[in-house]
Amino acid sequence: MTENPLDELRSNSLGRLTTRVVAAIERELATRQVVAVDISPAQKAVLIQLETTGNRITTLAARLGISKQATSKLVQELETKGLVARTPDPADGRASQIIFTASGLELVEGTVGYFRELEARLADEIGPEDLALVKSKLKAIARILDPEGF
Amino acid sequence: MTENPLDELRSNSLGRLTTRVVAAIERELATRQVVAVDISPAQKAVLIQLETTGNRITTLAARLGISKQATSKLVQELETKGLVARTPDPADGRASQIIFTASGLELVEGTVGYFRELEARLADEIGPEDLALVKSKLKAIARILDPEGF
DNA sequence: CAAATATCAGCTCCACTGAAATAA
DNA sequence: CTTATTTCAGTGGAGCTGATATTT
Repeated sequence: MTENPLDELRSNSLGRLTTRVVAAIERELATRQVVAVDISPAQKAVLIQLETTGNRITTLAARLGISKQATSKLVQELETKGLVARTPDPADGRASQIIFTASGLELVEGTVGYFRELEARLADEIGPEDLALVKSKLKAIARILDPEGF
Repeated sequence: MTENPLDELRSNSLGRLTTRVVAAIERELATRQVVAVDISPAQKAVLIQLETTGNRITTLAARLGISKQATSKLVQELETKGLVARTPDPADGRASQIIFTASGLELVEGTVGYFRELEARLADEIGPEDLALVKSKLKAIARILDPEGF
């Protein structure tokens, strides 16, 4: 396919390899359609950052690196789709906690189910030890490059 | 940070770990600004797919999964920025080959340079053997999940 | 002429920002 | 007075389709 030495370097870089894996996983996940609603990339990013214990808009906005207004809008859209809900924050009358609804949780569980299945498949192909090793080293790398990440 | 068992599963999945690494790398790369032009995400995707030996619009469109018209427009924008050029395809008078200009190549080389630097840094932290192992296993995973990828 | 490729024009979403209102 | 959130209005980018060259 590629013979050029520069292309060789490019295509074997950690950056490119991880990007390809991420893209492939997203592609597969898109076909699974765990829940019968479609979700924009930006909405998905919110769902990824949202912990099952709930978060505030401000926290989500900081994690997403976008404005609170944009976050608020995305949350509103997800609320319309029935995936998340707002509840008043008991600790702060001005704030609200964003939490998953039952169907939102179902979506998360479906995604986790897919991840489990995917990893079982990969374990079959490259061996469970190697997969475990890759994951543990990737976690170390993620901690180094993205210490704030969840 | 996270105590919930479901969140624990989510945050330790291969999908999430690779996504965090990709996002972190993109963030770092964005700050480097190898060349004094700004490039949209869509334009960047074209540059990533473009091989230094040149490709046709049709090939790029297929790889990107978008229409030929959209691809043509992106190439045109990159041409305006002086990063790529069109040359007639010797094999087919109707077609044209998209190639990197000198400054486009410089950009690619700068990116590869950053990748090299990044991997040196990671090798320092987790050890060169582990890094090499992660890369080789990621490559195997990428081949399994994205056999067409370059 | 037909087929392949490339471009142009117009359009629709999406994702975001800034300013301002509301509320605690 | 500050902080959290929401609403409103507007922008720019990315991609699509349909029509129109152009080349073989």
